Amino acid sequence: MIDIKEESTEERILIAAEMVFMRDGYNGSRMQDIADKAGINKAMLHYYFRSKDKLFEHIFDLKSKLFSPKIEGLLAENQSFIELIQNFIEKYFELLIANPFLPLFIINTVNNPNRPDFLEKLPYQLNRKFAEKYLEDLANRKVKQINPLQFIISVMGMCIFPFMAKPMIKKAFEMDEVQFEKIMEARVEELKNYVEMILKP
Amino acid sequence: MIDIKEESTEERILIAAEMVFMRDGYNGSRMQDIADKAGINKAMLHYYFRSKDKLFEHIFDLKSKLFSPKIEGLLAENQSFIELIQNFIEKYFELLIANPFLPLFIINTVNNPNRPDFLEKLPYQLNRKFAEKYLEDLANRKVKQINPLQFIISVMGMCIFPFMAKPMIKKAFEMDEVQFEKIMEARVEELKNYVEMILKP
DNA sequence: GTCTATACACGGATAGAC
DNA sequence: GTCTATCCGTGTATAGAC
Repeated sequence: MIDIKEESTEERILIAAEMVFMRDGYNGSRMQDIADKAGINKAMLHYYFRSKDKLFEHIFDLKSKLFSPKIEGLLAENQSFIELIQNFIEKYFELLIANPFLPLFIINTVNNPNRPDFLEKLPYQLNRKFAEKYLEDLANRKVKQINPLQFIISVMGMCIFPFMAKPMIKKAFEMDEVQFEKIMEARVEELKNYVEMILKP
Repeated sequence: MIDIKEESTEERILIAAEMVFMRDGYNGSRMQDIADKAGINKAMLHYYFRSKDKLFEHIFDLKSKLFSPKIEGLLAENQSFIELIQNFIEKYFELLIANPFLPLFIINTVNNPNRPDFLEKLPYQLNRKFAEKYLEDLANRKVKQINPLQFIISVMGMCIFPFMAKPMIKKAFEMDEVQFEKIMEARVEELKNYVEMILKP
C-alpha cells in the first residue's frame, strides 16, 4: 500500500479519486469521500480539477491508457497467432489482477448514455491486428477455421468476466478471498489450454 | 412495445422502474424519471412502494428470478455434460437477447458494497449440478479432464461478456445495431463448437 | 495553496386537499 | 387513489479570509 501522505496534493487527490471512482462509479462517488481519503477538503478538489466531471475524466484517461503499453510489446515479437493469444492472456491477467475493478469501471462509463464521448478514448487497434494475424496463420494451415471476431470476444470474456462476477463466483463455489485469488492465478494456464484446443488443427 | 397506458398504475410503475433502473442503475436513476415514464407523479411512487430502495428491491427480485425457470428444465432431461452445456448456452442466449441489460444490472447491484444482502438472492444451484454431471461423465470417459469450475466460469463469460461490452465491440469492429444482433445470433453455434473442441476426448 | 463558511440546486420523501 | 405543494437532507460548487 502506498502511503498517500508522502505525495503532493495533486497526486494524493488522483490516488484517492481513483480508489473512489473505481469502486463506486461516477454516480455513486462523493467529492467529500475523495477529499477525506486524500486528507484535504472539498474546496481543494475544485481548486485542482474545477469539477467532479473533469476529475473523473482525468481518472478515466489515466486508467484507459493502462491497456496499451502492456499489450503493445506483444505485437512486436514475431510469433504465431496461438502464441500471440496466449501471451495476450498472460499480460491481460497481470493487468486485471493489479486492477480488478478496471473492467467494470470502463464498461459502466462507456454504457452511460450521458457520456458517449468516452467510448472514443479506448484503444481498439489490437482487435484488428489479431484478426490479421489469424488470417495469415489460417492461410498457412497453422490454425483451425473459426470466426476470429467471435474468438476474440470469447477470449476477452473469459479473461474479464470472473473479475466482474467475483462476488457471485465466490458465493456460488463457497470460496474465500485467498481461494479466489488462487483460482485466478491458475486460470491463465487453463485458458491457454482452451486456446490450443480450439485453434490447433 | 407494450402500451404502458393499458396497465394498472402499479404495473405501469413496475414497467417504468424496470426500464430506468436497468438502464441507469440504482444511483443513476431518478424517481422523477420513473414517474414521468409511468405517466404519474412522484408521490404515487411512494404511495405504492414507500421508498426508492423498496421499489428497487422489488425490481431486482423480479429480474433475478428470470434465470430459474429457463434453466430448470435443462436438468430434468437425461443428457450428457456436453449436451447439457450446449443446451444451457442456447437457453441462456434467449434470455440475454430478451434482457440485454440484465447482466450489468445484476453485477452492479451485487458489487455495491452498501447492499451485500442482494448477493444472497441469486440462484446458485445450477453450478453444483454442472460440476456433478461433469464428474459423472469424466468417470465414463465421455469428456476430457479439465477444471470444471474454470470451465463453467468460461462458458458464462463467453455468453455474458458481449452483452456488457456491446458499445466497445460495435466500435472496435465498426458494426451497427443490426450487424451486432446477427453476430449474437450466430454466436450460439460458435460457442457450442468451442464446447465440443474443449471437452470431447 | 489551503482552509471555513455558505450558496444553491437537486432529489427523495411527506402533508394534506380532493 | 391521485394530485400539488413543500420540506429537508445531501452534494457540487464558490466566495473569501489567511
